[in-house]
Amino acid sequence: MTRIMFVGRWEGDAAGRLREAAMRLYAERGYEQTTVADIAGEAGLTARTFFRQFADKREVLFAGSEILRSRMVEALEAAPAADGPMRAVAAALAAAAQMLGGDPEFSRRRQSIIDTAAELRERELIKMVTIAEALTEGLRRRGVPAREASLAAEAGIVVFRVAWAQWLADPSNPDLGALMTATLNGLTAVTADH
Amino acid sequence: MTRIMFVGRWEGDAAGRLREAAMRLYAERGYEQTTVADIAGEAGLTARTFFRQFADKREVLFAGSEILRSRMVEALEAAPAADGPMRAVAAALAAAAQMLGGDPEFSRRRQSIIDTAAELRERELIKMVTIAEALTEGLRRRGVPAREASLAAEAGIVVFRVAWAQWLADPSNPDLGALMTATLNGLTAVTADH
DNA sequence: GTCTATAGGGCGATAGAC
DNA sequence: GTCTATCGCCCTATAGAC
Repeated sequence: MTRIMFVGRWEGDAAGRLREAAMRLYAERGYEQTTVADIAGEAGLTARTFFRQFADKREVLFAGSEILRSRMVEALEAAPAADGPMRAVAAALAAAAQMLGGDPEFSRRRQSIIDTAAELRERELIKMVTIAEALTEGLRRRGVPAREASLAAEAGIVVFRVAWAQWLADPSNPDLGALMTATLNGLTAVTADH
Repeated sequence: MTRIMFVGRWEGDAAGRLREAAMRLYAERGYEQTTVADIAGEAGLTARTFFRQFADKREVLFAGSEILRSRMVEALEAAPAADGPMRAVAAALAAAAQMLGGDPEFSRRRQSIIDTAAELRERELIKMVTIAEALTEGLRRRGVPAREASLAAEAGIVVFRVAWAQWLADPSNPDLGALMTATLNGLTAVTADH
């Protein structure tokens, strides 16, 4: 059992402190008006340390995305073998909803920052595509043909994005999971008619 | 009928020359190893001129995207009023296929550059999302409810992306338009079963 | 066209945990 | 002693300001 206690020179959890400082400053004065040195200074660290923790200035807002991806892939893999690709993807979406649906206030705060800067939106999108690629591979391991796997995974991401936006926009939407299910049904309906 | 003749001081078409130089250098030595000064020098211009033509180092590869977007929106708007959202999106996809399906060699060359750099993939994705947003607005103007419009537009982008990748990957795929239609049918099938 | 702030990487030195 | 995180100063390139 490993416990990280004092990583680094003085106080621990440099990454966490940097993340909090970044969120605060991005929200206060805007993403572009905030320098990495500002963030590091706020966290009692140097810019060099920031870049050791995060690949770049954007990445500090996307720390949890690998965890989200692996949870979704695990849920996809845990789906019954008899389930078709879209049903497996729906299981991955349910896992995502469970992981992300708990703290709408934090999510709204974070998303409002992302929406103000094109650079951040770009980063968010590539994270989504990375998840789609991981789901595609997961489906392929289940024996799903390539094109079908891509389409199911990408469709899942569409459902995620649309449901997520609606959940954040409307505080009266209580359950993210239910919203995702409804959105998937909506996608099915809209694609069926052409 | 407008014809661009001599833009700039000596030779015309600075943007075109910069684009060609960028494509060549990005392919030869890699995107990250190429500086804006390299590109400008290759085109007989200065870095300052590069940034007057293109917002940043990535944008030089995405010059035609506004045209693509407007062609797709026009096609969407030109679809019969009786057509449902997905059928209107299919018309937009057909317009895209017609615009992009002509020169697979150039497209392959360009895409192979984009695929080597995460920054470029990010930019490509936000261009796609921008198109999706424009299509969503177009559908809303046709009276389609918000969520249905988003889903149809985003579904269209999924079809575009998957068909595009397949068209580029397999030289035996002749017609991009036919591939998009088949891919849309594939999406309908895969979402129907859940 | 010139000037400048910031991003972001390379390197060696150092402080603390074990 | 090892290992890892931090610092500090070097540098170049991007991109915006003037």
